[in-house]
Amino acid sequence: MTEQATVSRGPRRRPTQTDIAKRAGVSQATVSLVLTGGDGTRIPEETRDRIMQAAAELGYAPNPAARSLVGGRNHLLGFHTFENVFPADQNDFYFPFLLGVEREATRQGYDLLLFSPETRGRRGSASTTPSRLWLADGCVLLGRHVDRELLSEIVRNDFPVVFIGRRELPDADIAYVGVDYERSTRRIVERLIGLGHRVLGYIGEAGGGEQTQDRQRGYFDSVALLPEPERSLKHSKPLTDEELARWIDRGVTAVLVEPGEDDGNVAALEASARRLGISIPEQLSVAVLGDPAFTTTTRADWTRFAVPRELIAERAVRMLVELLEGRAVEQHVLVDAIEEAGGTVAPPAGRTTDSERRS
Amino acid sequence: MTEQATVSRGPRRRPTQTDIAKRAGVSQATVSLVLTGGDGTRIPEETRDRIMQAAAELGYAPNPAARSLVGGRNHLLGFHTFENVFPADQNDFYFPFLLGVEREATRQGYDLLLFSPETRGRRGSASTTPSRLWLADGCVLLGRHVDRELLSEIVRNDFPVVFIGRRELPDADIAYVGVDYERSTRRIVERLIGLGHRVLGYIGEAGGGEQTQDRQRGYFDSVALLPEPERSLKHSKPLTDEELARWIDRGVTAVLVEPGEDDGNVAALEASARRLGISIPEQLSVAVLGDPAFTTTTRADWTRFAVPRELIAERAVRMLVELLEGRAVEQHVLVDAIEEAGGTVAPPAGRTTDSERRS
DNA sequence: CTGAAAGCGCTTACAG
DNA sequence: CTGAAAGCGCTTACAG
Repeated sequence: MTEQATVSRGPRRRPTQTDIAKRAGVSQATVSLVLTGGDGTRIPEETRDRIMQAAAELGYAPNPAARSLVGGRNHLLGFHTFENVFPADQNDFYFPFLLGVEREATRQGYDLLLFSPETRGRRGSASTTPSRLWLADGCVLLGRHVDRELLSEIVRNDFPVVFIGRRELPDADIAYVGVDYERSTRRIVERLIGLGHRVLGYIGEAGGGEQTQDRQRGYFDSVALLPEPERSLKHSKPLTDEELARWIDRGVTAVLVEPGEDDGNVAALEASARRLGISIPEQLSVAVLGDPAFTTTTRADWTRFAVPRELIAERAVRMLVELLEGRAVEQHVLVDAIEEAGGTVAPPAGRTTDSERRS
Repeated sequence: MTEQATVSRGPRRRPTQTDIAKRAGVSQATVSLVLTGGDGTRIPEETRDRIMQAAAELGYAPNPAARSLVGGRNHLLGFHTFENVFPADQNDFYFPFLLGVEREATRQGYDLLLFSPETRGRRGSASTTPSRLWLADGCVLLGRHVDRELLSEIVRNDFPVVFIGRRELPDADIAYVGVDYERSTRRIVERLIGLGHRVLGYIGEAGGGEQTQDRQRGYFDSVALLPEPERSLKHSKPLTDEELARWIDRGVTAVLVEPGEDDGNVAALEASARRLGISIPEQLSVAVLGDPAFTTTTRADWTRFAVPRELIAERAVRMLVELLEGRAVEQHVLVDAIEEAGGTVAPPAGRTTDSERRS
C-alpha cells in the first residue's frame, strides 16, 4: 500500500432544521412542517421556497434517529439474516433475496438497513445491549437457524417483521412469505405419474420443519392416486447402495429427494447410482424438492423446484410496508415454486407416457 | 398465492428506563448509569441489583434511536453505488465489494445502510429532495459514472466519504482506496520481458481516467527498459484484423489490453486472433490489465490482474471509520493488484526465457 | 453517592 | 397562517 497524504478532518456537524430555520428566517417548527410535507396549503409558497432552498444549500437530511424517536417513521427497512450468509458459496442463495428486497424497498421509498448476525450486541455487555433492529421501522428476516432470544424479543414487543420462508410459532402469529412446498411437490409427482411412473421413492428427513412436512404431505397425497400406492416407498435418510438396489428391484423408476444439508441427499443418491451403474434419468428419474446450489454434486442439471427468490423477497417487503402503514394485510403468503425442467427426469424405461399411449 | 389470514396489528410500547426507574424506586438517570455500565463503583451494589432485576422483568432493551440522538452518531455507514449494480451479470463484480464493506462495518461496530441510485430523490420532487446519504454518519462510494451533483453536494458539506477506486478531483481532496495500476502494469510488463518478449503491443483508451493513465505510464516506463523500446506499439482502439496482422509482422509477441467497456477490447482481440489463425498464447501472449467478468469473451483463463475487491472494500470502511472518529488517516491508498497467472501468457515462439538461456 | 435538569433533532398538538 | 412548547428515550455534565 502506498500512502500519499495524511490529513485529519473531523466530521462537520450535520445541518439541522434549526440551521435551516435560522437561514430562512422562520421557526424550526415551520421548517419541519414544510419538509415533512404535511398539508401543502398551510404555508405560503414563498416561505416554502425559501425553506426548501435553505435546506438544499445546507445539504440537509433528516436525522433518522430523531424521527424514529418522536414516533414517526424512519423510512428504513431492516434486512436481517440469522446465518452468516456471506460465505462465498452461499452467495447464489443469498443474493437474489437481497436483490429483491433492495429493489422493492427502493420502489416503496424506503432505504435498506443491513443486519448480519455479528452486528448485534456490539456496545456494552451482551445482556444489556439492545438489538439494533429497532432502528428500522420494520424488518425482513431470513434464515434457518433463528435466534430464539431475538425472536422472542420481537414477538414481545410486537416489532413489525416479515419472515422469508414459512414460519409457524406456537405462541405468536408471525407474518411470512414462503413457498408452497405441498402444492409444488404434488405437481411434480403428478408429472412423474403422467410420464408413466408407477412406483416412486421418496428420500427425506423424518419429522423436520414445516417445509419438510409440507413436502411429504404433498407426496403422500399424490401418490395415493396411483393404482398401487402402497408400492411407493419412503426413506428418511440417504440410501445405502443396497437400499437403492432393493428399490430398483421393487420397481421404483423415479425418486423424489429433499436436498438436505449441503445437498447431501442428492450427492449420496448420485454416488450410489454411479456405483451401481444405474443411469439417471434413463433407468431412474430424480426430482429434487428444493433449489440448492448443488455444490456437492457432480451434475448440476437436476430437475427441481426453482424458488422465485427475488419475487418472494419483493413480496415480503411489500407485506412489511403494508404492515407498517397499518393496512390490513394477508400475513401468510405462499407462492408456488416453478418446476425447473432439468435433465434428470424422463419416462420410465420400456414405458410410454400416458399421452403417447392415448394417441 | 394462498391467503391464510387477515390481521392488522399495531406495535406495542416498549418498556423504557422510566418504567424501570418507577419499579425500582430510583430516578431514570440512575437507571441509565447502571445500564450503560459507566463506572461500577458509583452506585451501590444493592441498588444496581434492584435495577437490573426490574429491567429483566420488564424485558427492557434500550432504544437505539434515542442513544444515537444523544451521541450525535447513529453508527450507520452508507454504501452507495452510482451505477445500478444489481443487474445479474454484474453480481460477480459487485458482490465482493458488498461483502468486504459489510464485514468490516460489522467488525467496526457499524450497521450498513444500502443506497442504490434510484433510492435518491424519492420524497417530493427530485430537485428539492435532500440526499438520503446524510442518513448515515459517512459513506463508501462505488461506481464509474459519478453523479456530479451529488458529488458536489458531498464536497460542499464536507460529508465524510471514501471512494472505492482512485478518484482525483480538481476542486476537492477526496479519500479513496484504489488499485496501483501503474505498478501492477509495470510488473506484468517486466514479467513478459523476463519471458523473452522483446516487442510489445498495448491496446487501450486514449486519455481516459486516472486508471487508464496510470496503466499507460506503467507500460511506457517498463517498455523503456527494452533494447529497442521504439519498436513497441500502442493503439488506442480495438485492433482491426489488418492491424493485428501488421503488429505480428512487426514482431509483436505479446499484447497488453485494457479490458474496456464490457471487456470489448479483449473480445475483439480474441476474435481477430481466431480469424487470423493466431493462437494464444503460442504465437501471441495476451495480458489483460484489469479484472472483468469476461462475459463477452469465449475463453475465461486470461492472464490478468486480480483486483482484491474484498480487501479494498474493507480498507475503505476502515478509512471511513477513522475519518469519522477524527483520527489522522492516510486518505489516499493504492493497493497492488495480484497477477493472476491465467493461460494466455507464454514465452515467445522460438525463444527461451532469460533464465533458461542462462543455464 | 444520587437526583434534577438540559439537550440531542425531530413531530405534533396547541396557542396566538 | 405561523410560532412557542411539549415530549419521544436516552446520556451526561452538574448540583446537592
